[in-house]
Amino acid sequence: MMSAMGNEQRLRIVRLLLFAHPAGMVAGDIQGELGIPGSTLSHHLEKLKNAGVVTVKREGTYLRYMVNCPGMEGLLRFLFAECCTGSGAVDPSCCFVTVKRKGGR
Amino acid sequence: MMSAMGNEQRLRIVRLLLFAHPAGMVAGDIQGELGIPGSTLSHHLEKLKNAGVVTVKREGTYLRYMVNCPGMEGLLRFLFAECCTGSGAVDPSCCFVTVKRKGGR
DNA sequence: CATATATTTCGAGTATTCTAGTAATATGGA
DNA sequence: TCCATATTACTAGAATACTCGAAATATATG
Repeated sequence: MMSAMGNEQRLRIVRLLLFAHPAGMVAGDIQGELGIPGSTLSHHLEKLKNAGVVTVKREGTYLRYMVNCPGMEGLLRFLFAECCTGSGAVDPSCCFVTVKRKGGR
Repeated sequence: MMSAMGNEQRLRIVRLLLFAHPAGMVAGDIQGELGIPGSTLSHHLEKLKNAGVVTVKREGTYLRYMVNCPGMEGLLRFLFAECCTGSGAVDPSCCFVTVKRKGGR
């Protein structure tokens, strides 16, 4: 999954689909939004699908792509477990802190 | 960072360094543990360093590699913000749940 | 069935990444 | 200074990834 999202174009696609959650987006709309040629987009979408980052559902002529929530949850849990729970390298509360203050109240 | 950790060998390195946190590990020990040729390992370590995943500190003849905690924290926060806070695609409590139960009590 | 639209598959060219051997550099000690 | 050890830099081949035009496929509609 990290490999799939480690490409700039594909990360843009994922962020767009997250923004469009839970409706997702039709391939053509993604193409219109990001300005990627159809065949290139199709290639990226397939990679994201194979990696479990997105899911797809046919709607007539259209194909609707959506973020694969369980998949993304799995990735978050993995990273959280490795970085916070397991090793203690990162403070578990990090994700909930929006502003860091010196002298931390 | 995702691109850097999207490679299997490099993810192995990162997990090893997380496990060895906060001491980190000397390059030669990583090599001994993972069985990667020195030049290949050095290439991967440089990539991880450039991506902000690890830091390095010289200790005499040795170079000690450590997880870059602020960097990893930044990655976690980014993903958490995109997936949970922002879009609501993933339940924010996901990371703290260890076992999922049907009928969820 | 013919046509139109949405999307993918194919194919090819270019670019990047991965791997690892060998040479070079950095450090410490005799 | 000379040597040993640790590590990186250089180099090159193989593999993989990226991009995109053109052709093929899927679906809906008249």
